Amino acid sequence: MHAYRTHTCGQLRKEAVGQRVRISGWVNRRRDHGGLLFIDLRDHYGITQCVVEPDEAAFAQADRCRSEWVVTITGPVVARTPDTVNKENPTGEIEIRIEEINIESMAQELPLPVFGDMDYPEDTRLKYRFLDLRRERIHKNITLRSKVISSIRRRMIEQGFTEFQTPILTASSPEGARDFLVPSRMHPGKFYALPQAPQQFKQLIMVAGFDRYFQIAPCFRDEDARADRSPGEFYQLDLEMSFVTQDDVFAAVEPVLHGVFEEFANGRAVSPAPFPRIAYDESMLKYGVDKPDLRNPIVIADVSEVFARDDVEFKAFKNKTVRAIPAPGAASQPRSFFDKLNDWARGEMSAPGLGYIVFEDDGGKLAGKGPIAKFIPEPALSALAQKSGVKAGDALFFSADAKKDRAAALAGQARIRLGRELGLIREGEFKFCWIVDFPMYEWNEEEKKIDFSHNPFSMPQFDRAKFLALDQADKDTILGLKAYQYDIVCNGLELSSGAIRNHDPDVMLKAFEIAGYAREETETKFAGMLNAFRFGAPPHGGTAPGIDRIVMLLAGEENLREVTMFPMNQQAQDLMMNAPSDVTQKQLRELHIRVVQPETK
RNA sequence: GGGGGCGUAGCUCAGUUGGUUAGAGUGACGGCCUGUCACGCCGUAGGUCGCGGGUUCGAGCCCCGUCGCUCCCGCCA
Repeated sequence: MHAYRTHTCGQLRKEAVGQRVRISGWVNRRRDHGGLLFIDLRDHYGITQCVVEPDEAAFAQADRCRSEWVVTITGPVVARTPDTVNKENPTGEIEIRIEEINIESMAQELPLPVFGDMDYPEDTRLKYRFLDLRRERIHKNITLRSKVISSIRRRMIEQGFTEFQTPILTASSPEGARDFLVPSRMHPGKFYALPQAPQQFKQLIMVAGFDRYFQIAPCFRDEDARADRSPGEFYQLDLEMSFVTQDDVFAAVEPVLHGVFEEFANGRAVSPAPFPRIAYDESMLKYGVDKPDLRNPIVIADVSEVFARDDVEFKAFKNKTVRAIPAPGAASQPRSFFDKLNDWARGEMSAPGLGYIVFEDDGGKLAGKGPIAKFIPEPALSALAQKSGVKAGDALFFSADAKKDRAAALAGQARIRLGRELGLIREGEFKFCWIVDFPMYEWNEEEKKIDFSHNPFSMPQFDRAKFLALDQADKDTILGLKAYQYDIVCNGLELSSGAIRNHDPDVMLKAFEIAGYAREETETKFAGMLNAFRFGAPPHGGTAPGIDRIVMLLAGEENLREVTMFPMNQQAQDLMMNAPSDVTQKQLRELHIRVVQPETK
């Protein structure tokens, strides 16, 4: 018989009754009935109940066992009587009579119980991650993650993609996120950077003539964390294709994402492919964000011109962009509901407020109620109702600002809030869409200059000759430029960002010049890529869905830590391994590094 | 860098208007119990109320500061 096990803890069924078996695992739970002792033994595969009575040889040893001790149990499989079968457990029709029990390892009193599914403090969970990972829910999530990655890999390979690895130690690049730097020992004062994404490498792979590349790629960005953004490192399904249009990329990615979501949806509905495409400008108008949650039925409308009418006397909204956010059925909400939203807008969103009108039925006609209703005569009220699609029983909130972007943003946040508070979000659905036609550039108000809006490597949607001829005087044209740049969004989460790339060195130099990079500077900083583009670069494009976010959605979790095996905390510390940590003077000397601590107050 | 929330037993939490000796559940330990599967019953131990200062006759509670965790804003091509 094997030293540790003949079966796993999730394996034995009625058919095994009569066999003498051996299983090993952790003591999940111990139930001492005095005359009879139960031990539920747990491993990766399941839980098996084991039982021993006081007059049996193994009793004394079994009686010593405590939660999370690791033991090996040997004995015959016996059938349980019908009234003692546990239908909740796949092994619940049998149990093992303990003939021998061997203690492999003991456990101290636990800082965090494995059994049960209560919430525990984040720092305790992270410090004792190995215990946390034994718990059913997160153990399942991590296993799901592995299955999702296998499925993605299989689907990509089936579609003719080839997996390549790219360097982890590379060069720091301007633009984008803050880099993690790695000092060079052999080149004093110089640094490697960890890749924010294999962006340039995958484009070089295309130039090298490999087509349809993919990689489950680690990405490193030294930026602050969010619930849906891991500190430091995360994984992307990075992919790139040659000789493709935007439509070709969509056609390649949709079946993979749709397929993997269907596979693990467990009854939840998944948007059929092709996913709807929403232009960036349309998304900012209708949803107030560039990552709309389409499970939320609320659609924002622009009503600026209604408030501009001469018969509307509400001065606060004159000469402003005004967006209307319908709140279906909100007319029956108490006054506090409206006050709370207004407080939120004034506080958290630092807006002047969130006006509203409640629509009621007045003998077959719509009547407006609420603080600002008296400023709006009937014809204007009808125009509002018509533009926003509200009816009697609904409320209409208003977001107004002299700056269009701010009005849109507040409206977007209000839409999300209203959707949640009114219970309008349809759970159990995965609603995908593409956001397309992102602006190429945006105005940087602080530095009074033009910045790249998203990916500097995107191809502008503009005639090549005209693009090369652009200059400072064409600011409006430049800020109106769209790029072949697209995001995949699911349930309000940005799952991926991609683009048809700019493979033309002249257009690239011009694109960077517009964003304030002198030609020599671009030549130096992107030498590898520019140089490559001068030796025959194929038109190419791709995208990079976030693996962690995909798994988070499929696992139904709200935080990436629930689907990451060994995550860092929000301050980018690994509480289990104690990273980051001090290093020795010797190490620093070898790296030609001297530490200058920040001044303390 | 900024804002919100939280911090009381190993763990999850309660703790009234500032008032005597800070409680419960769970876990640990001991005892009882032959069919449980969140077993049940009895008992014991377990506390720098995050830390420091202040107000007060008196602070877990109020004030100031500080630290930790978390969520959000900034940031994230």
